[in-house]
Amino acid sequence: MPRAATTSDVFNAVAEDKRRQIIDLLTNGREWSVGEIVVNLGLPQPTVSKHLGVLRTVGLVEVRKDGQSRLYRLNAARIKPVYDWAKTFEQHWTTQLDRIKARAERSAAVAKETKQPVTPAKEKL
Amino acid sequence: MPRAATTSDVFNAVAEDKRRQIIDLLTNGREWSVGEIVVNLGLPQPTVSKHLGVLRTVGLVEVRKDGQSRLYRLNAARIKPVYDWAKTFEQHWTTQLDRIKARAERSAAVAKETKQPVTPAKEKL
DNA sequence: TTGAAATATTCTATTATGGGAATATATTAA
DNA sequence: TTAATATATTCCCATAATAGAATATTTCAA
Repeated sequence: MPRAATTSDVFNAVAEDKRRQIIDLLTNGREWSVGEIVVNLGLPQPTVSKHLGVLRTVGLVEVRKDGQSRLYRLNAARIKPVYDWAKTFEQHWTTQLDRIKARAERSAAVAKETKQPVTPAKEKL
Repeated sequence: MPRAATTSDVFNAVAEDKRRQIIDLLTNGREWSVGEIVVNLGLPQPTVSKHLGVLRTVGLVEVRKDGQSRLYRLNAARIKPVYDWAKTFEQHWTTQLDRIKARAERSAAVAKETKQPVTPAKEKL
C-alpha cells in the first residue's frame, strides 16, 4: 500500500513544503491570482496550478473566476484540525520550558550566594 | 521527483494516520513498550516497529532499552513547529466564530423583539 | 476570426511508501 | 547451550507523487 494520497486529508496536503509556502502567501487574506503566486514563489506555473489543485481538493483554498484569471483565497478553517491536534501537546514543551527556566533561576541564585561561575545543566529540547 | 520522504521532517512524518495514533498513545507521558503499542492499536508488530523507526528518525520519539523490551517515549517538543505553523492561522477561525456568534446574538435579539422564529443564517465553517 | 494571455491538464520517468510475510537479531530463562 | 520472548529488518508489490515539458482550455482583445 502506498502512502495516503496528498488529497486524502489536510495533514497530507500540508506536508508538502511548497504547498505550505502557497498557504503562507495567502495568509494576508486577500485573493491571489495564479500568476502572482508564480512570481512571488518563483515556481513554474504548472507546478503552482497543480499544488493549488491539491489544496482545492482538500478545501484549503477556494477559487473565483475573474476574467482570464483565477483568484485564490485561503480557507484557514481547514487548518484547525492540525492546530487542534498539535495543541494537545502544548503543555509538554511549555512545562519543559518552565523547568528549564526554574532551573536557571535556581542556578543563578546559588551562583550569587557562592560567587561561583554558573555551569549550565544540559537539558534536551 | 517523488514525494518528500516521511523522514524528511515532522510534517511528513506526522501526515500518516497510524503514526499519529502512536504519538497520541504516548501522550500520557509514560513509556510504552513496542508490545504494548501493538496490543493497544491492534496493529502487526512489524508495522509498529517500522512506524516507530520513522518517528525515531525525525526525533519525535526516543527509545530506551529495558531487558528485551524497548521503551518508547514521546519527544513532544518536536511537534512545536507544526503547532507554531498552524497557530499562525488561529485568528482566522476564531474571528470567523466570533462573526457567527455575533450574528446569532443579533438574530436572537431581533427575534425576541419581533417575536418571530429565528431563521439561522447559513455560514461556511 | 485570430491571436495573445492566463491557467489547467496530460504525459513521462523516477522514487519512496506501507502492508504482508518471512526472517534476523537481541535478550532472558531453563 | 537451547528455547522462548521481544523487537527490528528485509524482501516484494502495487501505488501515488513530483518535476518537467508539452499541450489543451478558457477568456479577452484587436
